[in-house]
Amino acid sequence: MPVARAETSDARVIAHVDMDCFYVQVEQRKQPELRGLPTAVVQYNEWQGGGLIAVSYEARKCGVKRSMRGDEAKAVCPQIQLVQVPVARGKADLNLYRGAGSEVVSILAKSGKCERASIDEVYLDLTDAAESMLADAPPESLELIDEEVLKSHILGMSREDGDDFKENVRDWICRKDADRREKLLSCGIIIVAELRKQVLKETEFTCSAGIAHNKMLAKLASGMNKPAQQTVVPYSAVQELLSSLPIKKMKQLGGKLGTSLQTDLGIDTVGDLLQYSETKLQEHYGINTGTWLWNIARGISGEEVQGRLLPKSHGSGKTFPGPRALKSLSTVQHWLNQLSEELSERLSSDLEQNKRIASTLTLHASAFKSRDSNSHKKFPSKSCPLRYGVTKIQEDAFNLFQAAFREYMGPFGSKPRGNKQETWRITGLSISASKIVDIPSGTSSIMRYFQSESTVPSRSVDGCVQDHVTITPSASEGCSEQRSTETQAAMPEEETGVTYTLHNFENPDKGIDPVSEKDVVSCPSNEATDVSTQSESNKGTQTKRIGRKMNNSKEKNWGMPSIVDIFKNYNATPPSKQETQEDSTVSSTSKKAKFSNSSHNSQVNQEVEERREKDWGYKTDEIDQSVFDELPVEIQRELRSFLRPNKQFNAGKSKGDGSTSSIAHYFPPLNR
DNA sequence: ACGGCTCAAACC
DNA sequence: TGGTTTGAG
Repeated sequence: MPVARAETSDARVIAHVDMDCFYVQVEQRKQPELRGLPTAVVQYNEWQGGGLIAVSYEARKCGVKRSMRGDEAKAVCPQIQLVQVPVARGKADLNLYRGAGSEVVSILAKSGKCERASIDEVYLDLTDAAESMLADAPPESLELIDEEVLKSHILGMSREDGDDFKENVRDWICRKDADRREKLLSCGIIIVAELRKQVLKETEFTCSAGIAHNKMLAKLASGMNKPAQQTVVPYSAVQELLSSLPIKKMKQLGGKLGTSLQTDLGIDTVGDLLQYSETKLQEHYGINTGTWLWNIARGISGEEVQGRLLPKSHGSGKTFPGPRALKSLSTVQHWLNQLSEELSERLSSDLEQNKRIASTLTLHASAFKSRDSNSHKKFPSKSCPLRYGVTKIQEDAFNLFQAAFREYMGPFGSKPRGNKQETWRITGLSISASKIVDIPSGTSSIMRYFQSESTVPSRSVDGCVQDHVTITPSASEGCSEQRSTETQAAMPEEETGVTYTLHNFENPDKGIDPVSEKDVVSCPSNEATDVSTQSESNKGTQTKRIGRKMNNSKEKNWGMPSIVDIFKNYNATPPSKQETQEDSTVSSTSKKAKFSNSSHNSQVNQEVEERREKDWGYKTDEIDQSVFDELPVEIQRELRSFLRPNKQFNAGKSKGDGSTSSIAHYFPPLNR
């Protein structure tokens, strides 16, 4: 049976490293007097002492559990120390923990292929390191085995206490008659123990780890003995480990699929799953999932450790549960501004520290309408090219929101029927930046360019939006500045003056037809943001733009991301579509608008239109001269230097690097 | 529609 | 594709 052979032939050494109650450890490092005490990290405080997101092992002994409220924890464990998650801009700020996670990753990454699985989890492929050790200094040749190694748990090994236990571990690790795979695992045990000691020494954090032949088993093992311990899964122990394991404990089966296996097929343990043939599972769950299920039941998982140390996206979001749900546009805009500030800050860090640029901005929101019948419709997500700069992100985010909002409300949303205003609520907002690409090396001035884009506040239309909104009655009143960490109350949700009804979203000029409606949806900056918070100059050009019909439904692009598009083409496939050229061309004019800080909106917009049509159908081999002309000279030089040599060899799809999918952005035309 | 906030990936 | 869904910590 070919697949079974795949399993026994999987001689990789994979480790899963899991930080112990990570947030608590981070806080305890910052506040050493908390060490050893029952401690929990709590998020927000307004309601019943906030929610616990990390609990120390001392506190767990007292019966404190995750997903308890702070008050509850105090009740069962009065001595518990509650530490609040840092708050910035009225929302949880996880940067402290992200930074701490990066510390750990940078240590672990030195020993082999490393994948940052979450803020506090890492997978390592230690196969090479283990093979080297086996060749150079096999365990059996070692006279001294580190204490940390001897504390390892080896599944399937007899459980004896005290020093006997450690002797057994030593014997197992140094066994001469072990097969090659077990010897490799032994090397893995030694390496991981060393790594964990190093992490402790350099970060003061303890962690637990699992060592096995694949990710699935390693992950399973890392959770079996916590905290500060490691567990190894020899092949010989796989069957026994899995046979009695509840199906829902498996990595991808904690949700609906796992439930379906239980209720539809009566499968409760992984052992039960063994009874089903591959084809039977495929009949129920499709070809891919079926095969996958059949495999994992046997401990087979070919999933590779991705060599990725950095996140593929950055997000910032906040929920507004129950009575806190947002009910006015101005509060929505206020929170989007906060989220945008945070996101922009993190993008700047990413740029500075990792030399990466994100190119897509996405908005998600959740909402409900109570009065209407179809109140269950989902609030759609929207995305657009990401332009660097806080105010740009704020503006784009709000425009995305409005585009989605209008879609959510439907075409009748604008005119409240029967004089009854529709009651909608926003219960969650989040924005994220994705499609992050590396800046090619040797382009430091390009980086500076983006940095300045994000730090220099653009003083044209952008500022107006924000200024105006903070003046809005509801936003300015009661906004008692950072009175405490209780920023939850910082933003009043009650409408004081203006109440926005749906007609705020309707463009007076525009007869809503399906075509232009669609254009609008994909073209947030051109959206008729005819709200009271919108600047006059914007309003004029935007309404004008709206009326314009595109001769091509795959229209795209505004503004800034042209450089990013070049990078993407550089990193990925050659630009065979004219869209790429289109992007570059259009954005060049937008840059001109930026450089001349007296950019008049409608004028620029018109110019863009002309240029766009003129350049329609450019061949993409050449970058439009105007792109360069608009850029600072040193950037022009660097652009040329890294574009030229690349031209010939970017056809091959480098599949190994997940970030190299060919990306053709289809963006709306720009608005300024 | 009280667990809040992030992330990745499969899917269509 | 982008947008949705799922699942994870």
